[in-house]
Amino acid sequence: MSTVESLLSAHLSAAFSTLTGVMSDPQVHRSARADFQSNAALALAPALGLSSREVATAVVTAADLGDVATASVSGPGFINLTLLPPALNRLLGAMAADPRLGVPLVSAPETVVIDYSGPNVAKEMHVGHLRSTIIGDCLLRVLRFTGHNVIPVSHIGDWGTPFGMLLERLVEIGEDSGSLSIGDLDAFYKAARHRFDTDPDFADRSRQRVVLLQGGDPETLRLWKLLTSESARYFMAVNSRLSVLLTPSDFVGESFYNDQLASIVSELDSKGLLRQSSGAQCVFPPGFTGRYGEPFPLIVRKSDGGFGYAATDLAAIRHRALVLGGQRVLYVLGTPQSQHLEMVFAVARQMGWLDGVAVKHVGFGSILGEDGKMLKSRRGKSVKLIDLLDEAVARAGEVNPSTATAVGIGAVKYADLSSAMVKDYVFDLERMLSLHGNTSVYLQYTHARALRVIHRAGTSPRSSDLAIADGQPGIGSPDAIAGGLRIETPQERALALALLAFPGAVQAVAAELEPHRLAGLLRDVAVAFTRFYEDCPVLNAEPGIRESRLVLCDLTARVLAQGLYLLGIEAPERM
RNA sequence: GCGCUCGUAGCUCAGCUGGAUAGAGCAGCGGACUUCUAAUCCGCCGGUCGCAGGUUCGAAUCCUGCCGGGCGCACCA
Repeated sequence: MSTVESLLSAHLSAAFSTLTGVMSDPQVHRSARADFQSNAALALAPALGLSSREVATAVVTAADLGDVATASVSGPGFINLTLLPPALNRLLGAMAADPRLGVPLVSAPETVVIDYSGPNVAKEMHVGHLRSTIIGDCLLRVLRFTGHNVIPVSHIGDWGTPFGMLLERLVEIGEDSGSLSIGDLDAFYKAARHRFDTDPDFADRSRQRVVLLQGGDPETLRLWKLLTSESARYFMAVNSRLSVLLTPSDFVGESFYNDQLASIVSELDSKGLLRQSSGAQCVFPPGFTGRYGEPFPLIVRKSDGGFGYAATDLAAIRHRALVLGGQRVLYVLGTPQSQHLEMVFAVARQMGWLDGVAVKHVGFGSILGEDGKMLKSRRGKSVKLIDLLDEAVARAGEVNPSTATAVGIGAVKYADLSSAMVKDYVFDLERMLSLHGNTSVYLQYTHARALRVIHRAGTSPRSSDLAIADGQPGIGSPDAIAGGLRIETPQERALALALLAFPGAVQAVAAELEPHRLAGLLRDVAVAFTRFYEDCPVLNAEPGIRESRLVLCDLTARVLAQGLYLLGIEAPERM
């Protein structure tokens, strides 16, 4: 049992089942009126022919809660539960002694493939890649921490017709011109685009270059590799700035699937799913309709004979399920892509590739400017991701240069991860970098304060290097810690309860793939710690109380550091 | 037109998947540093949860229908 709720449920469920004759969930939740409350009596009362208060009263008298909690009936039939000191101390002691802070490893680890980030070769990463990269990285961290075998995949756009003009442009300016160096790729792409649009000869050569590329012409391939490797270096530079865990070996470009596309089409055909439509070879998964209610196609082969992106996506999902052995395959992509993905999923299911495989689109909304519209630069162009990050770091540096990167990058990431993914959000650096409100700065500041107290106490800091995936040696036996705890004031109790909710929050993110739940818990912990910090002196407290409060400081720092780590955010020791 | 999605305080957002009196931050007003980081904290002000029905002991949350915003709907990914 990893959460307090489940511990209380276990104690109550016996009483409920003897009363009703069936096993039922006691529905234990956090409560504003007590530590926890059980709501099941209200739901069960009608079937038993009793009033809900009678049911609740019967359960309370029958329940054997030992020294875990006290229970009382409240209102129309709620059962209020208050943890008793021995149980509270045991739970905290176990958490403090556990390098994993009470977060259990899953009993049945799964292979989980996560598709995220996915920038395009020879193009700047822009805000559109920000959310996918950040959310994907967070899910990677959380799923790995809970014990799953996670395979990250950045589906790089490294193939297709645009490469004709890009390569032709490369030939034109010469590969030693320096325009390929990191940071100049955007200018390079725009120049190629411009040449393509304005010079018919160049456009012709570009089209021929596509044919050469697809035909495997050695010189063309050499140039193509030059472009892709240079882009990979650039992506890594951005990933590094973002503290994202992706490595070059996680980049699996569209080109990787090239030699599988023909077999994809023939497989579809042999299953009878392929149909000609307007010269293109298509699959029409049931249930998808177009503008006029007509069947809507997934185009796997275009009328010009080229493969569409749907073919690549089908090859990718097959590879992930059948070759990589993904039991879960996640796609961290914007919600506008949902229909396309659903169609890919549907076809993959029809093909039998997904038996026993759970696929899910982890969709997210758009980033908006302060005008409430899709974030664009003043000139209407998409905003360069690196510019956004630089500005955040610069602003954070105005307050404190030594923590500029941790605070600036953290603020951008936290703003993204702390709100519900499905919704759009407004990119507002001022709000993100505020010390008030639900921001990473506040969490980092709280972490630094908690750590400061420990330092001042002369105890060795145990939190500073805890932000790791595999945990850290504990600080003592659970019983020894529990025996020394004296959780007495309301502030101490509130902080203790907030800390104990950490494992459940991590598990919730792993199950629901919603990082903002963890963010919300960290915020709760920080608020609770701040009130504790204001009202409960640590260093000057009497012996006994002092040690107990130091444990709370230590746990707070560790939970915040580990939680921020799982979100992909650094936790500086000082601010 | 069809589909997906969102609508909660003046603004930006939570609301733990159906629970008691809907919570934060910003903005506004008023307070608190001789004490572990005031980059902080406390108090006040502020809500017919878009509208209308339905489901039941109970709805911001679930179902239906409207209203309003966003996105998607054939060879770009």
